[in-house]
Amino acid sequence: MAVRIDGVDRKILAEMQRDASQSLDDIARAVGSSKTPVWNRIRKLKEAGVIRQQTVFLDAEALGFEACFFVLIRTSEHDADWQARFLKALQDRAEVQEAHRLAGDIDYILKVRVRNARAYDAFYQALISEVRVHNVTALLSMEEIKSTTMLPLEI
Amino acid sequence: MAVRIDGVDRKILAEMQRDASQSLDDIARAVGSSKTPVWNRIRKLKEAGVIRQQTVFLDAEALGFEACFFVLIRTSEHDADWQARFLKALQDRAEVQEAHRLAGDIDYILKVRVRNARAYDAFYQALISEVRVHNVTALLSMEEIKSTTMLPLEI
DNA sequence: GCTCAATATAGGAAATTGTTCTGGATATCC
DNA sequence: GGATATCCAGAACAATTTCCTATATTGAGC
Repeated sequence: MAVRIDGVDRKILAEMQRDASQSLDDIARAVGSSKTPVWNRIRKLKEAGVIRQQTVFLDAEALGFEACFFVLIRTSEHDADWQARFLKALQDRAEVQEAHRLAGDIDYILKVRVRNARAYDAFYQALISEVRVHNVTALLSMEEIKSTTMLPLEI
Repeated sequence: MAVRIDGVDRKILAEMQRDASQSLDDIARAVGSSKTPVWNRIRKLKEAGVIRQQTVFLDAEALGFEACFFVLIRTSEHDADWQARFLKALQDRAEVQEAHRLAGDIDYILKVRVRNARAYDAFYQALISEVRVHNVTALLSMEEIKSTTMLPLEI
């Protein structure tokens, strides 16, 4: 389960982050090895869950998702039942791309990707009717300056 | 450049979002087509930039990135020069996974992924020494409840 | 420092997959 | 309603993945 990750693994992961459509031979060349060890390492990294998903990163606007909100949530309810229902509500809604429980004044932050402001309002109304929250602030993104999931795996 | 995206394209994109390591045959079967048209559509979607990147989604904690901050930034400087320098500073820093320019009271929000609080402080000090900002609030994530880049391409 | 065991490696064979081509079907425009 | 363009299924070929085998490397115990 717990794998030891060395420099070669990090190089492989860096290459795959950069472009996961490369062939094994290309990755092997990039990391200075041959395809068999690279293939075995990738398999182990997948098994261990270090590689969680292989996916494509799409242009949200080209697909009609033109609005993005960051939602700051304060709640006065902190019992386990409320938390479980809130968690489930977030996980069930595909608009919610990120959800974090925070330390401090604000309890949760969400990133919500929707087609337009109307769709955000529908999401908001549905959410607050499902779970009670004390205070909600929505920050509307005007421009996505940067967006990546890449980790800086500098060797 | 501007492609028309139909239901089949959306099905293909949905499959690729779910698992980009599938073979063309698998995707073709899933969308009810054969691999030639699927291959041509994928090529066009890549050319048009709808598919921006094929990548792997890694377990940040397993790789030692144990801290995640959302940073709310207010500034009193809004001229083009300042903005260009700020933009460049964000794009140059690999810790910054997301950066959005906002409407309203708060001007920018960042998502910053670092190894620990000390690394965040180093980032913060470097940033404010490079560009002048009026007010910075950091929200520390305690728990990543949800994290995905998938768009809800319901057909 | 040597031996043995464990592990990692390169190279190659077989199976699978990606890419291109061809002919035929469907839709569109005049 | 016919010409034009577009799209699709299937086959052929090229490339890649997957697995196997033999060799090299590393580390622990003596």
